[in-house]
Amino acid sequence: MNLTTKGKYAVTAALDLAMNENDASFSKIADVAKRQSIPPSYLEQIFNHLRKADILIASRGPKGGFKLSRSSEDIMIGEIITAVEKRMDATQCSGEGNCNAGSKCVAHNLWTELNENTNSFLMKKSLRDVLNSRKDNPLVKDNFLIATG
Amino acid sequence: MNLTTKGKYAVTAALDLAMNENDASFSKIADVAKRQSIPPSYLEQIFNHLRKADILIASRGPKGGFKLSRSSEDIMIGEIITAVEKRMDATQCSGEGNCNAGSKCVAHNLWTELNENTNSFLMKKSLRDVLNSRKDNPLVKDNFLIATG
DNA sequence: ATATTCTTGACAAATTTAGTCAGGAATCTA
DNA sequence: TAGATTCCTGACTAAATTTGTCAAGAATAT
Repeated sequence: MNLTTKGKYAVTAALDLAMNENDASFSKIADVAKRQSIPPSYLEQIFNHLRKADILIASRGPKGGFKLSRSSEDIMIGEIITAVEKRMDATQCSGEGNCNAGSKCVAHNLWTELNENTNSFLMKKSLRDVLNSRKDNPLVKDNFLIATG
Repeated sequence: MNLTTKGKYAVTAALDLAMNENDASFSKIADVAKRQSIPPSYLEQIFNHLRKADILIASRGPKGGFKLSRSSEDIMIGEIITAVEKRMDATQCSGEGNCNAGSKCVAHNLWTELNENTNSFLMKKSLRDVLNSRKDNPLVKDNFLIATG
């Protein structure tokens, strides 16, 4: 199981788009990258994965860019992560079943359950949910953190 | 978040010890390694981590080896994994809180929750639990898989 | 036409993983 | 006490993965 910065960038950038979803226009890679501190050419790669997974819609040329393909309520964090992460599943063995000399390893079912637990968590959580939980936080206003101290 | 083969080896090897916990003697690295298809010199490293985390007890010399420090009911999978994995926490940012130009990134709370979800799962599950779930499985008898087909 | 923006694939540096190995320390048995 | 056995420790290395960069091309708006 491996959640890398690539997966985190993907979610962060998708949240950035979700914050502007009312606005019908497209957001440029360069702008999203700058706002979220993501290397622009890396984000290019990432957004392409998300487009191919039908999570984003792209448009080229001036006034082009990206936007969510659906409402932020209907895009699950799990979708985004599986679209960009190669090795998110906990196992390598969970699927196959010949992880110890041709038969299942002792821990086989454990990794399967761990996988299910994680997927279930990530597939129930939408972009909207994440934004809402930020708004519920008294330290967040207009999507910016209020400095404490 | 990263669960590697090292963490999986650790759990598998601990389960191997748990299967012999009635037997008061120590199990040698070489034997555990052979039974579970783990490179012996790698397992050496891993068992040392587990010993330092008070999960295993070691004894040197002939008749030496390793055994669980507690009953398999009282050793949680989460303990084992955190003892050997450096980057199991989902975040790098979850703790700090300055993940985007000095303030929290948009997804900050999400990674914290994911972390809690995973830890909660792994800390509730004991070695014994895992072995029991194997016994419940009709395809498992005497800790070996019954071939199907 | 031209500037803008995405598209694609190849490439490379840095980091991490997955081990190996050698020399040493403790312990058991004869 | 000698010798065999087993763990202990740290240094080292090869392979894989991650984290990007880059350049040439395709589509689109003005």
